[in-house]
Formats: sequence, C-alpha cells, structure tokens
Amino acid sequence: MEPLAKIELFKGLNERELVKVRELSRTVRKPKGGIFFRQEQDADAFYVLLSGRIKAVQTTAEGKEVVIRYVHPHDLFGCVTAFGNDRYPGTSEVIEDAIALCWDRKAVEKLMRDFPPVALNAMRTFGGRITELQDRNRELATERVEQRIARALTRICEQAGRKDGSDVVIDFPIRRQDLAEMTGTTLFTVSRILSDWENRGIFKSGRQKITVRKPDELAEIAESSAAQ
Amino acid sequence: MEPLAKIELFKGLNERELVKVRELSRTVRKPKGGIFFRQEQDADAFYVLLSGRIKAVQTTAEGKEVVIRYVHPHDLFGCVTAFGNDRYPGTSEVIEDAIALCWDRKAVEKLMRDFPPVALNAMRTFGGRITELQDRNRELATERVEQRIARALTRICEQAGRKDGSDVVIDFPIRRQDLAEMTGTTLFTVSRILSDWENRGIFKSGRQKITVRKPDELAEIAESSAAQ
DNA sequence: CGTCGACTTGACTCGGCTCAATGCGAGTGG
DNA sequence: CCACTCGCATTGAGCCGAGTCAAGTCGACG
Repeated sequence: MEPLAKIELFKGLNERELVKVRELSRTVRKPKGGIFFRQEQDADAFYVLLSGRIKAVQTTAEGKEVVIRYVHPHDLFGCVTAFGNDRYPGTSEVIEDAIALCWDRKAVEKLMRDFPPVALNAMRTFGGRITELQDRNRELATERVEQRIARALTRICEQAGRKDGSDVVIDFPIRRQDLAEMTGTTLFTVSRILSDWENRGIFKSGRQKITVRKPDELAEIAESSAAQ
Repeated sequence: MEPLAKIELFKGLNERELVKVRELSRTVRKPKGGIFFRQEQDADAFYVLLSGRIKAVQTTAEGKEVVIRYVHPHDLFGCVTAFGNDRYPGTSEVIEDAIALCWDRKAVEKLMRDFPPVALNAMRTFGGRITELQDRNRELATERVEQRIARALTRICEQAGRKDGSDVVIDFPIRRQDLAEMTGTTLFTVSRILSDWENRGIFKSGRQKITVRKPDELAEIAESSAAQ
C-alpha cells in the first residue's frame, strides 16, 4: 500500500492520486543531530516524516530555547509557513535518524490546484494545531509547573507512547532540559518533580527512555484543580 | 466599493465575485454584552467583524478565564474551527456594539469550491495565527510579567491604536483584569505595574480608554533582555 | 582513566500571588 | 439630590513556588 495513505493531509485521495502526489516529492535523509531547516530561513518546502524523530525548537533573541513540539512519523512539519510564503518560525532538529518526504513550493502549488481535498485537509490540520496551541497557552497562563509537566508527559505518551501492560514506554531521548523547555520552567524544577514522581512510583527513568507506570495518576495530576 | 474588499480572506477576488461572496452571508448584530457563540458549541459558522469590538475568551474547567485575543473590524473570528468541522474553542463576547457578516457551513463549502483563492488566503491567515500563538507561548514560557504586559499593550496599540501626536490612544474598554487574563497574571500585579508606568509617564489611564505616551519606551520594556 | 553530558540535591532568594482593606466614579432608586 | 450599590482600581503585608547557583553523583565514551 502507498505509504502516503496514512498521512492526514492526503486523506480522500485514491491510490493513483497518492502515487502522483508522491512523485512530486523527494526523499530527504538526515542523521541524528542533523537539521532540516533553521529558524528565520525562507520557508521553501514542507515535509512529512516517514521515520525517526524530530524536535521543533524556537530560540529567543536572548538565546533561550523553547521546544514547540515533537514530530513523530506520519506528522507534517514545516507546513504552516511553507503554505503561506513565509519564514520558518523554528528549527527542526533530528533526534533520531530521520527519513522524510519533501515538497517544494512549486509542488505545493500543484498539490493545491490538482488535488482539492488537500487544501481542506490542510485547513483541518492547521485548525488542530491552533487549538492545541491555545490550550498550551491557557495552561502556561493558569497552571502550576507540576501540572504542566504532567500534561506534557501525558501528551507525549498519547502521541508516541508504546503500551507495555499498564505501563507506557517512551523510548526516544527526552532530557529534563527538553521537558523544561516544553513547559516553560527550569531543568532543576523538572528534575525535582520527576524525582518525586519516581518515589511515588508513578514514573521511572532509564537511559534514553522513560516509563510511565501510572498514566492515570499522571493524568489526574494534570487535571487536578489544586492549583487555585 | 464592496466592503469585503478590505478583508484578507477575500483578497484576489474581483468586484463581482465579492458581491457573490457577500450574498452568501447574512448580517448579524449584537449589542455590547452579547455573545456570538459559546465555547464547546458546535462550530457551524464563521464571521467577519464589520464594526464594534469583540473579545475571545476561553474558560478553564476551574472557572479561570483566559483572553485569547481581541477581534477588531475586518478581522475574522470563529474561522479556525468552522473550516474544520469542530467545536468553538472559546466564547466571543461583544465589548462594543458589533455588526458582523456570517457564513454558515454550507456557504463555507461553496466558498472553498467556487473561489479558489479563498482557500489559500485562509491558509495564510491560519499560518499567521499559528505563528502568533507560538510567539505568545514563548513569551509566557520565558518572560517576566512586566515584559509580557508591555508586549500585550504594544500589540493592542499596533492592532487598534489611534495615533494622536506621539501618543497612541486605545479607546475601547480594557480592564486590568483583561490584561491579566491576556498575560497570565493577576489583576493586582497588572495594577501595580501600570501604576509604576503611570508614574514614569509612559502611560495614562482614563475611563474606558488608555493612552500610551511613550510607545517606544514600552516597546523597549517588551524587548529588554533584563529578564535573565 | 579522565572527560563530558545529563541528572540530583541543598541552600538561598525573590517575583509575583493571595488576601484584606480602602478608594472612587457611575448609575440607580427612593 | 443624596444615599447606596456595584464594578473597577489601588495599595500594603505576608508568604510561597519556583528560579538561581553551587556542589556533587553517575554513567557513557574515547
């Protein structure tokens, strides 16, 4: 089966159309540590991740980093701006050897013109992204650090967790620092909170992987209204 | 001239097309205090504000409110989800008597089908919204309260300020509470900071209106890297 | 074996939140 | 016209969550 069939953006296209769409793309491989595009660079293409893992980060004028999101296989990245003739708002760092398909601007125009469902799907995808960003905004504005970390972890579990009995395993490298940059806090605070959770048996950290033993307890922390 | 000509979403359409587009809409009026749609309600239409002012707010499970944005004349609202078959993520409160045009789902489909530039424009609009949300996220995550308030005010000045000599006047009602809800802080902290600015002559508050006397000094506070 | 990156832990500090008291102008009704 | 209320704003006192900084551990890797 056509690998593109699993991509939201191309839902509603038939097998033959999918093949045509793929023929408009080219394959790009980047090893761990590589970069697909940099912040501020002219957005001339968008990508679909086939395998590997990517971290989208933004750097502030003062050199602080913020993790915007993780990109998992089948996700789009670099799409927001590539459709809109702009500059990339962040940098895409490869954290696990990655293979991606890439459509340049010309291809984008052709896609939009020749395959009407694509525009609609893109809008749906964007809408989802906006809703998610608004949620994160609200969380940053109203919740305590512990809750935000719980949410971040829960979200990662949902998007990329592998179930193992009642445990959920995340087996790609997330550092304390990364969690801090996702939740707007510091490495130290994350470390303290994770230690606490480890004592309470909610959570276990191993090399380059994380196991959540009590996902529901984590979700409870995320939702708890304790944060007057 | 056709009033829709000023709307980003309809850029690239000719006079005749604009008239057709408008014929697909209906006009909705709401007085101050009214509501166009509520959070969680099924998103069955999107709007363009012709006149008046609207505040988009989100309420959390615990009853805390967050101001997502202000909607000014010529802005779209309710569009993100209406294009994507979803529920409204927030409530739209009228803060100055408003007149808006409204397209329901059927009209949206027709728009997308019969007027190709609209889909592209919509994507550009969404892209801008996403970039802005990411910026606000970054600010919430990395900046101090004073900076965030300065940014919020600066942004409002740019979007809706009326120049009066070197002053910028914002003449619709924004309460301390609103600023707090936009920046993720409390009414008290906003009040203290605004008092300080008032002493320093940066800013002046009157009934239902705000005057920024030194916009550049405000912008400087917003950008200052003092916030380690 | 030494270095280096990631993580932990403690001590200290402080920005900003909480709560309470008070001020103040605009409506509203007797 | 005055008294009362109501929404909004101000200000002070106290406290605490989380940031900062320093010191040290642990494991991986050359």
